[in-house]
Amino acid sequence: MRIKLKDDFDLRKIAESGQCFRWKACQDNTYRIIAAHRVLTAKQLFASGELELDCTQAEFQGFWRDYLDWDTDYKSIRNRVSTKDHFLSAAAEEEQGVRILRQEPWETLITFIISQRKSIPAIKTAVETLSRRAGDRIVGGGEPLFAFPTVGQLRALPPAELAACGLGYRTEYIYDAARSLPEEEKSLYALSRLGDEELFHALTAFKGVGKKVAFCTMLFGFHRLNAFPQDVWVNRILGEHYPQGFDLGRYAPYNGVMQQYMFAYYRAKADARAPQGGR
DNA sequence: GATCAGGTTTGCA
DNA sequence: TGCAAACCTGAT
Repeated sequence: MRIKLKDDFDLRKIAESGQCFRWKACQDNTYRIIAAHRVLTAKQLFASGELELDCTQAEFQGFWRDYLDWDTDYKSIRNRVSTKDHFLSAAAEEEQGVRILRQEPWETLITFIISQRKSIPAIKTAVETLSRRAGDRIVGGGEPLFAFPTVGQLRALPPAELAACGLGYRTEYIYDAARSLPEEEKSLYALSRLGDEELFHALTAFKGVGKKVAFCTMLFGFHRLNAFPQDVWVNRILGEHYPQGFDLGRYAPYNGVMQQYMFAYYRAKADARAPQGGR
């Protein structure tokens, strides 16, 4: 199917914004996306301002519309940026099209636990390995693809298997997270009812989850658009451009979106300077 | 083959 | 409260 884009939407910028690790770049502005037990191939048609998706209307309405956060108006969020803030204005302008996906909370939590002290390629490899070893095979032709494992699947995974996924010291964190949830729990949806502050505390209660991973999980897995993860990159930005501190009161409740613009913009510039290493 | 990577915990002042 | 050191292992 094809669908007309109505506001900010750029597949490449989303793919490179560091929030998702199961998007694979293909040729011609096309990405293969794995989410839940589904696969989607999406192509951006810049000439017509459309998106081409290899799913039906019903699948789009029933799943991908929500996943892609189709109904949030990012243009109006972007327009909140103060023109006096030169860095953020430039970032929002340049990174127009970034969106915050509505990813599965459990997958997001575990993925960001894995992310600590790993490069993005290494994170992707680890997530693929874990999915292959513990997740369901996604039905369909072509190469075998695997869904991210559920709570139960990770709990049931023999410790040796988990240890063989190349997760290093994070193995124990993941093991603990799966064991700490009630037997019948399939995900973390029960936490959705919590307010931001309570959710933050619930997440940091998991071993191996500190401030940064908790905020990433809130932003990308629970769609709390005000969560403002501070990693080394954001800290560099704040040091360079906001020596007096970034005013979190100003853009509430959309601090997380602003963070994404800043992050993507700064990273893109850093990559342009040092294409190989990343720094 | 050394160095580093989108962090957290632990131990010690 | 604040600051280092240690932690596994893939990627470069």
